[in-house]
Amino acid sequence: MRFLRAHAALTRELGARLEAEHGLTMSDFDVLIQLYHAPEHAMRRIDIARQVLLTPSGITRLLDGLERCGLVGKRSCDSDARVSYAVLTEEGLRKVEAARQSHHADIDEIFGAALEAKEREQLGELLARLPLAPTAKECSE
Amino acid sequence: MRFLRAHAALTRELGARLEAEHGLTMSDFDVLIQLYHAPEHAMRRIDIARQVLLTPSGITRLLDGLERCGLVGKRSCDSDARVSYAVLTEEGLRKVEAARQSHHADIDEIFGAALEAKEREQLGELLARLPLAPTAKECSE
DNA sequence: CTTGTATAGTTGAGTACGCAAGCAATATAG
DNA sequence: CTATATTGCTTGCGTACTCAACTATACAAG
Repeated sequence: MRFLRAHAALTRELGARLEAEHGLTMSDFDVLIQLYHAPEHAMRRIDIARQVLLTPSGITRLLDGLERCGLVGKRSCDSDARVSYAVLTEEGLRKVEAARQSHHADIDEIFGAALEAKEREQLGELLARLPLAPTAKECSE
Repeated sequence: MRFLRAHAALTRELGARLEAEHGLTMSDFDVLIQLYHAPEHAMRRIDIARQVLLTPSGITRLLDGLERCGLVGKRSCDSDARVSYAVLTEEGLRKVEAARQSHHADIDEIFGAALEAKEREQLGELLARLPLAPTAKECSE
């Protein structure tokens, strides 16, 4: 219960700030961050989907939007004509870096006010142990 | 990050089970539980909204559905003609009790497998301290 | 009483997804 | 080499929301 409430309130607050300051939804930002950390800032669409826990169809539509904004581009794959990569554009890169700054500040503001550093770490550790993240790649955002 | 991932996976899993076993979404269940714990199993619609972190319009539509299923009914207020109460029906009461059982079992299965009792308590305590729950009424679900 | 302001609730339009179905391209088997 | 799965991706449709605008009631001040 607390989990659900905390999540709903937290995503609402952080999402609203991201939206206001950068015109991005949390999902948009999430995808951009994945690309930011990927080699050459490129990823297969399906890998993005798995990473951010959306379905492939969700990713298609989400990337449509980011492409229209000029933040990401497409690149096809030589060895497998089925796959297409999403790549961060120059503009997308700048956008990510700006949004990352302010998003981190927002998070610090909320979590920092409530929890000591040690407690934040504890929280992270407990959440990581839930048997739910299929590809729980490390990510320090 | 871990928080977002854990939430997405958790709600997906629990939501799917609730849907399969009882035909309820998480939000439906959430509302029913609030009513279940309320005096006379009745609440003002706006109080439900605040409690489950949905907007009033979301509550209107959600309750529409539950009313069509015969799980809740309406009751008007004598002292204030603006408010209307949502009340659990007999059938709704039975439904809640059944769903509660199996939902708790699902939660125990997931959390119990991952965390010791003491850790679960710790997690709950940390989440409760986030400054995000406007009306963080006690609720032990 | 009247006039403003706040509150409870609904409704219309729009959005962000998921699911199921489909299309290509690839991999595997016979 | 054909036939059958499997994989990556997209599309149509449905759903669960939100936001902004609206109605109706309540309350407070002049």
